[in-house]
Amino acid sequence: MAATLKDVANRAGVSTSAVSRTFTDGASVSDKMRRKVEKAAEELGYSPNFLARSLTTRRTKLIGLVSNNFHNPIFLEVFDLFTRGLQDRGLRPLLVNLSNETDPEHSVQMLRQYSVDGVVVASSTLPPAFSKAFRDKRIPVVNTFGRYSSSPEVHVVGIDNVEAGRMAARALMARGYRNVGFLGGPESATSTQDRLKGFHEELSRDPSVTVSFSFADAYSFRAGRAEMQRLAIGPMAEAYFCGDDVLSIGALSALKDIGLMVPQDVGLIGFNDMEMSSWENIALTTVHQPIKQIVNSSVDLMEAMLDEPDRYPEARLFPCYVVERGTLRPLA
Amino acid sequence: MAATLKDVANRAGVSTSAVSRTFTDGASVSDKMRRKVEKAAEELGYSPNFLARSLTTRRTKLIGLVSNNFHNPIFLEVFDLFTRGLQDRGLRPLLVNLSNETDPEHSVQMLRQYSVDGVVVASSTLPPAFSKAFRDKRIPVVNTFGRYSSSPEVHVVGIDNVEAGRMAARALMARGYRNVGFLGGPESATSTQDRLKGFHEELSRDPSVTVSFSFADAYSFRAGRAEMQRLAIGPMAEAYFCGDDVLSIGALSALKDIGLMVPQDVGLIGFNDMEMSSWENIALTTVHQPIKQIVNSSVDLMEAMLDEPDRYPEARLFPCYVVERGTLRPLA
DNA sequence: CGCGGTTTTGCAACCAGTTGCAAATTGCCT
DNA sequence: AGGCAATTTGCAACTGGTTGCAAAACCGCG
Repeated sequence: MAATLKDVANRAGVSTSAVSRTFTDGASVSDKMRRKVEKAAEELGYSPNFLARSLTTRRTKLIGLVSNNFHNPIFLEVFDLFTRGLQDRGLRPLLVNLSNETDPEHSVQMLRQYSVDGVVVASSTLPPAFSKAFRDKRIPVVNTFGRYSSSPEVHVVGIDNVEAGRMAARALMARGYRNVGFLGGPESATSTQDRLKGFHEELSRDPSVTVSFSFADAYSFRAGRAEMQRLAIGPMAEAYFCGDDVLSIGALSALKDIGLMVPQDVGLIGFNDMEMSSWENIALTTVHQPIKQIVNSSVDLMEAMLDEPDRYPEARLFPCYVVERGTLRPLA
Repeated sequence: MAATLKDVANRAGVSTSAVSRTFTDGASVSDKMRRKVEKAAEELGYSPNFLARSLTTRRTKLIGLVSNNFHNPIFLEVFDLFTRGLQDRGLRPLLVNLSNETDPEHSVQMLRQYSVDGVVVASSTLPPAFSKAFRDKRIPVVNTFGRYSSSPEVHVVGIDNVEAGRMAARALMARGYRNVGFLGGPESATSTQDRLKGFHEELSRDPSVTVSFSFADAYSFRAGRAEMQRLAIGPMAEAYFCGDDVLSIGALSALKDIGLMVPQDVGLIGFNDMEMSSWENIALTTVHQPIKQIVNSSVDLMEAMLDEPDRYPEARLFPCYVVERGTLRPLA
């Protein structure tokens, strides 16, 4: 249907190589030839077939964008940033939704069949085995929001969740809270484990502080609300560090229903600083995660890996910071 | 690097056609041959290259998923449903973010270079020219959330926005509101225009009702809040029909700040029924748009078009309904 | 065992491009 | 105009598959 290289060559009365060369930058073509070919191509509405080209160049410019997180609003921003970042560099995101997949092999095989140039695994909950499975097949991979480890086998871009946990702990202590709670996401998520670790470590340094722990089933409003309702039955802490902002908002709504005032009766600090947290009717004090920097850096790294597939793996970590809004009592 | 058809053929001591046939279903291969080939393929970890295959079969199973809406939370659900629906049918979404593109030609060309089998345009704000541009190049296209027209040139799946506007009008009148306002999204969006049309039409039938109109700059919290703050300066309506739920939540927060009670002082009805609207601390009365049905139907339609590219264009419209929560006074 | 019909197999051309190499053309200088 | 080097061009082989067609293998039957 669409015009091919051969059609253009015929119409211009030149060889196919000549046409191919005018569409490959850096190739040697005379101005006269280029004009002739471009004219013919224009007339036929020709543009080269990327997939056929990829057969010989071994570059598809396709990047697998795999995630299992299609429910947390921050991921809409993540997808926005990824797609734009990739597009700006001439790369094309092939989106893979892993919502109920547990075995990496299936996606690895599929993405190999499409000869993707690289893969971005964007998730804080997928086990490291996923990223490794791609690396094992020698597909460049960056694990965005993945767990930082001192001997990373794959590139990781994100934050230091342990440090972020410490930061939340310091924020609570600085405001004079002495009896605090951790209301985490699913216990199996590495991000939860790490934040808990840092939070706990930092608090342990002050013997006058007591801590309690609980976990919601998911990073969701419903789970946060349910868990806070459950907590409200027993004795409560003075302030809670929640697994993420959506969870916090759920907890917030439970507290409101119970009739407890925030921050007067109970304090709350969230995580992520998603857009919604800044809405005036929510005004959540939270730990800001620099999504934009993380995603852009991931894209940069991916691009670099395309030229240098055996690049030594690195971890790129970005600092978080507390953004003060209305759910924690003011600094002493 | 990876094993090819030829490698497998050599190892199994058979022709390449034999190998190709064992990986094409419906092809004629003896059991003995199949076993031999499968063994060799297994040993080499071979799986066929989809892109090379597509050259002759003219099927890539790639579907362009193009949208310009990466800010409204309902689109996260939309992407989730689309990616799963497509994956379940063995199709692969190539995501295109059109956020600041105005010219369809660029995306058309790009998607043609990747030989996509079809394109889904998922947007209520992109002009119809976008979908048409694909159809003109004979690429199967379905416009999800597009504008319904009595003589559609491309397949449209979504709702009847005019009727939805009428529905909102009836909901307000049934609750005894006589002085109502329309707080729409950007005036250029076809969805806004259509809802306004229906809303206005229905209200005009009752001469005792007065209406006022205003438009926010975007479908966003900030825009909704700003517009409601502006409205609050002058005389206000008894109830407002907002362009969408995010806008409504912005308006809600403005009203709260001003000290007006909802629904006692002012009523509000939103649009979409996104998940957040059901959260107890928001509890927005809104018009439910059946996203799931719309997306699934779009995927079905896309699949059908792959076998029948010249299918006669149709519009698939799904009914909306009002979901009663806490931002409108109860029915009389 | 030979016959005819059916199934299975391999050959070779093709899909839409790229690229190494040698031949052809061009440009420059004398 | 002739010689030489640099640039441009085309040939042909290649990328990883599929497929029409004819030849080969297989099957049941007399």
